[in-house]
Formats: sequence, structure tokens, C-alpha cells
Amino acid sequence: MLADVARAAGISESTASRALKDDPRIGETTRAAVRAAAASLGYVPNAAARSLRAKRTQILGLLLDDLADPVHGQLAAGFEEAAAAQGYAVFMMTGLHDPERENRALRTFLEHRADGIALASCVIDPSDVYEQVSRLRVVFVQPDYPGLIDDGAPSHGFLLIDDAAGVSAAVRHLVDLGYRRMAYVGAGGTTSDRMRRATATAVIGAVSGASLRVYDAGLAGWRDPSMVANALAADRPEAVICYDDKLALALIDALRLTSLDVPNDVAVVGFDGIVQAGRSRPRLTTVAVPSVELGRRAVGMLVAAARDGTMAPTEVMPVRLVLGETTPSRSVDDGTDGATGVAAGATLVHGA
Amino acid sequence: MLADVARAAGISESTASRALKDDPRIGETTRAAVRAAAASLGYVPNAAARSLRAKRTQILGLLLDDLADPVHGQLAAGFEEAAAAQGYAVFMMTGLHDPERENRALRTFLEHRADGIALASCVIDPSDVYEQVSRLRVVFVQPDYPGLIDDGAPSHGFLLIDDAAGVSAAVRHLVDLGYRRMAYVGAGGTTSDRMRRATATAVIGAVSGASLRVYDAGLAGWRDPSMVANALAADRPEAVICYDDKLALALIDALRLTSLDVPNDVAVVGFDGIVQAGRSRPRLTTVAVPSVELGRRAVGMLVAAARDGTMAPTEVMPVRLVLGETTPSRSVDDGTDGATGVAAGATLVHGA
DNA sequence: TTGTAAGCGTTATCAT
DNA sequence: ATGATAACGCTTACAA
Repeated sequence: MLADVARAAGISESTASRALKDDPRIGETTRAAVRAAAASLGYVPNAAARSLRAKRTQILGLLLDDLADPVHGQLAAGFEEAAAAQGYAVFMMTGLHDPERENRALRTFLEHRADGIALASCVIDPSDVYEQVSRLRVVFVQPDYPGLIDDGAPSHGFLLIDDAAGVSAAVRHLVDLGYRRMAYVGAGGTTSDRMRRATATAVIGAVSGASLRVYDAGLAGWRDPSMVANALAADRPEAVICYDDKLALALIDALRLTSLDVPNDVAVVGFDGIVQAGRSRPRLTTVAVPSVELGRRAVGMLVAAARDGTMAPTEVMPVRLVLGETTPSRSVDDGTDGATGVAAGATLVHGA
Repeated sequence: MLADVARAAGISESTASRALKDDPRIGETTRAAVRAAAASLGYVPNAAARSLRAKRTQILGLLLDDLADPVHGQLAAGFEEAAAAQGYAVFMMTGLHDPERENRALRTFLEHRADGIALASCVIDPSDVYEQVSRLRVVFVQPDYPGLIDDGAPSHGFLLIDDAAGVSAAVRHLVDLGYRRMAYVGAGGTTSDRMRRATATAVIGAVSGASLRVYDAGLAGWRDPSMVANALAADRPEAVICYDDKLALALIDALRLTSLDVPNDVAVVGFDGIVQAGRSRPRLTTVAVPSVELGRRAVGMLVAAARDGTMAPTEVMPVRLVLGETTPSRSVDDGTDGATGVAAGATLVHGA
């Protein structure tokens, strides 16, 4: 402890404390002596004691759905990296879409007085959270919160993915390529799922002669995509828009046992841009989300809020449509192809 | 803070403290009053203050290579789950194989007085770590530490994967299927890599007529496996044992651009058993590692050590050979097939 | 430039 | 059954 260091250096605790944090009013000699003493004693400051006094912990809390999920792993990596770079340690907890677990995690963060808390894909209600934590200390990252659809996003403290632009770009791209009879395969009806589905419906509804049939792999179906694959094989849509890449890849795999060949009989697009999508055969066309950057930005918002005393405004992260091999140009050209263009808000990228 | 709760309940701080932690000598009436006061005031205990007194933080530290990596993600998920179940919060930091980052992480854990620290795939020397932390508080999970090969594993505080049994099982399986001219593709010469390579060499060396050629995708090659793929296409081995699944899948993908077809011209086996291996086409034969369980066990060892005052003995986690479609039986049977059997220590599993 | 002393929010040890 | 008080290790006015 500090007292030992001070004693060894033959000075008072306060001087030792100051010397170790490079307070300008400490003499070089003293400073060197303190440093030497600290080093030889193997002194390691006690963060708990420090923060008890300082009222700042240099701790951030990150709540994720599941660390084993590729998207969340990326988010976590970006978050940790940015936090470490700013001198923050990170508590990471998983919520698994379980409100109880999420609340326990939140509670843990609060007990440890985290300077900032990021809640990714959480299912708990933001207003419940705001009752327990200052708005300056929380950021919601792509939360599963119905209010986003009904009332739109709050003006501050939210970090979102541009679901609409992403799906819109994907659908328009398919339309440009000549696809008309489409399907959307959802995954359980989360807010994001509903948003993407609604966008697909809307965009396709505006194209004459185009149709969209909606499926839901649901929570149960997620484990067994073959049921959806069979349904698709029966309905034979020309293109399938999947809720995310995981679902898309599982579906492509399941479709191998059916009469539908990807991409010759049916095109497929995913969402997220997970690494796997760029390595699968055929390469998956997908809407890439900057997951790592999302994590970094969350840290940025929290740190800025702590510094400035104002929570940063809500941000919508841009996505980019990455063209793979699952969406070839339709061989049978119907003549209406053309410059539909990519939806505003999403970039178009060729290759993975 | 507690003082407010005490005041609201009309009793002393000590009583309030006791009431909240269900001290048996507090009356029901008082307890109820305190609870009510705490709830209405939204009291959240301060972990820093608590641990300052208690000398226990209920914090564990986990150092990983990279959160975005599937294997580490699984490990992290298992670790977090087990920790949360035991009431511990987890600091997670990434080392990225950089000794400096690893030391910074360690330092952070120490400053926060983590009750236990798990170092996964770290490159820093265990003896350096033991100089800073009590052996009771650290567990090394599959560290990249040469001493493991030279001197064997320390008797306590290590959690290892059975590299030898895994590779041995894989190679014997290939031999049983009739493969003789084999290749091992390493990835940069980590301890684990060297261990697997040495095992492959040894096992194959004991089979008459069998040979092993060693390649190293290295750190640079990892990003561009096509170079290795081309080399393999030139040498045309019958089977390739890859350091891990990531490499195996990348290699299989790269091989598509060569004259070698997987699995008809060349068999491939991986290591780790990542989710992706069970979803690829063809399904990858791999040595599955219980990554989630590894994380859980690390917590188990740390918590037990804190409880018992003795670090648990080193454990070697069993692996299982999972048969996919990348290792079909050799069409040209050389007659020496037979009951080589699977190496002791590894289980054989059919299907993914 | 350095030292003194109070206090951060809890808990544990004594008393009562 | 409950209360007063010291202590945990550090920071920071305020003095000197």
C-alpha cells in the first residue's frame, strides 16, 4: 500500500500519492525516490480505494446477448479495444435475451459504479433503465425495443444500425437484377426483425409486379432451418431475404437437401456481414454492419458523456451492401431492369 | 448510500448493513423497515467501499487473445456464465498476442484486486506472472509457453487442451482410412502448434510407409492461405492436418482454385470444432475442443482456490474427434487398414 | 515543495 | 437486538 511506499521513500503519503501521478509540484528528486520505492516494493494502487475517493471508477459495463455470437464478439472486441485505449476496464456480462439476467447485469454495473454502461440488443425497457441510471451513463446499442418502431428513436443515447437502408439496398439490388417473387425469412420477431421485414414489404410493395412472402424461422425454427427450406422449396420464390447471415447460411445449407439450388434457382441475401459470409460457398451477398466500429462508438459516446456532461445524440450507423455470389443477375431478363440505384444510406461494395 | 437508508429506517448504519445482508441477529421488523427504506431510496451498495473493507472484490479477470475469435468467444461465454452464477463480475481484456497489452491487462486486474485471474493463450511467461500474483489467484488456460513442451506442464494452476491426444486421434484415423502421404499445416509456431506438429510427426513416424510433410502458413500466410494451397497442389499429399479449423476452412476454400478437390483428391482435418466446421460444405472433420467448458472450469479452479486456499491441480481437457465429410475412406485400399483405434484420451464421434 | 487531516461508503469489532 | 467507532487505502483541501 501507499503508506509503505511513503515510508520507504521517507516522505508523507500525500507526497507519495502526488509523485506517482506526476503532480507538477513535486520535485524531481522526490519523485524519483518515490518511483524507486514503489517499484522495489511492487506497489500496485488499489482501484477500489482510489475510486471511492475520486468518484470515478474508470470502469465501463457492457451487456451483450451472447459472447459466442460472431456479431456480438466483434462488438465486444471493438468496445474493449476502445475502452482499453482510454484507460477503462470493462465488465462484460451476457443477457441471453433474458430480462432477469439483464437486470442482474445492470445491477452489477451499478454496484461497481461503472462510469458508463452499454446495453447491446437488450430486451429491458429503456425507461426502466433510466429510472436506475443517469442518462449520461447509458448507451443503448441496437436494443430490442418496440418503441423504436412505434415512436422512432430517442434523440440521445442510442446507437443504431441502419436496418431500413440495409434491407432497402438489398431489395432494390434484387429488383435491379430482375428478381420479382421474393421471400423474407424472419427470426422470432425482434424489433430489428420487424423493422427489416417492414422495410422489405414497403420497398417491394412499390415495385409493380413484385411480391413478398413472409416466413418466420422463429426461435424453434432457428435450430432447424430445414422446415423453412422445405417451405421455400414448395413455394419456389426467386429470391430470399434473410433476417441475418446466420440464418441465411443455415438456410443455404438446408436448401441443399431440397430441389432448390442456390443461387441458380433462388438468390439469397443475409444481414450482418459476419466473417463466415465471406468464406462460404457460394459467397453470401449480405448487408455488412460495422460491428467493431459499433463497439468503439459506444465507448466514444460514454466517454464523451462523462467528459462533457451531455449524452451524445443518437447515431445511426451506415451499412453497406456486399455483393457475393448468391445474387447473380437473373438469366431471364424482364426488361424492367435498370437504374433503381442503391437506397440512400447504404454503400454498395463489390466482393467480400 | 447506506447512511440515508439507516436514517430513513430510523436505525444505525451498522444495523442497516446487517439487515441488508440477512444477518440472523436482526429482528424481522427492523429488517423489513430497512428493506423498505432501501427500496424506496433506490439504494445500491457500493462495491468499491465493500471490497475495500472485505478484502474480496467478487471480481474475476479474463485475458483473452481476441474476443472476435470463435474459440475465444466460446471460452469467454463459458467463463462469464460460470462467474455470474457464482456471483462474480468479470473484467475481460484482450491481449492480441502482444506482451505489452497482456501486461497492461494483468496490471488492471491487479489494481482492481480481482479475486481470480485467468490468462488464456497468453504469451507472457508464467514465472513473470507469479512474481506479481499469488499462485492462488491465477490460472493459465492453454498458454503459449514453450516450457510446456520442454519441461511439461506445472502441477497446478494450468488448464490445457489435450493437443497430443487430439492430433494423435486424427492421424490414426487417417491411417486407418488408408491415408499415408500426409501434410501438416502449421500457423506460426505457437506452443500449441509445435505440440500438434510434433505429435503428428511422431505418430506418423511409427507407421511404416507413411510420411509427413510440414508447412507453415505462418502469420502472414494466415491471411493468404492460397500460397499454401498452391504448394499443396504441387505436392499432392493425400491428407492435410491443419493447425486449426480456421486454417482448415480457409485452406479448403483456397484449394477450390487449384487442381485439388476436397475430399476426393485430398482429405482435410482441422482442430477446435468451431461451429463453422459443422456448417461448411463438405463438413469438416475436426478435433473438437470443449471451449465453453474450458471457460467454466477456469472459473471453477479460481473460485475453488479462493475458497480452499489451494490452487487446483493442472487439468487436461479431453477432446473428441468429430468425423465430417473431409476424410472419406480411401478408395484405393492398401490392405493395411484395420484396428489402429483411436488414441487414448480422445473420444470418437460421428457426425457434427 | 511538502505535510496534516478529513473523508469516500462499507463492514467488523466491541460495547451496550 | 442494536449502536458507536475504527478501519480499509487512497485523494485532496488546507496548512505550513
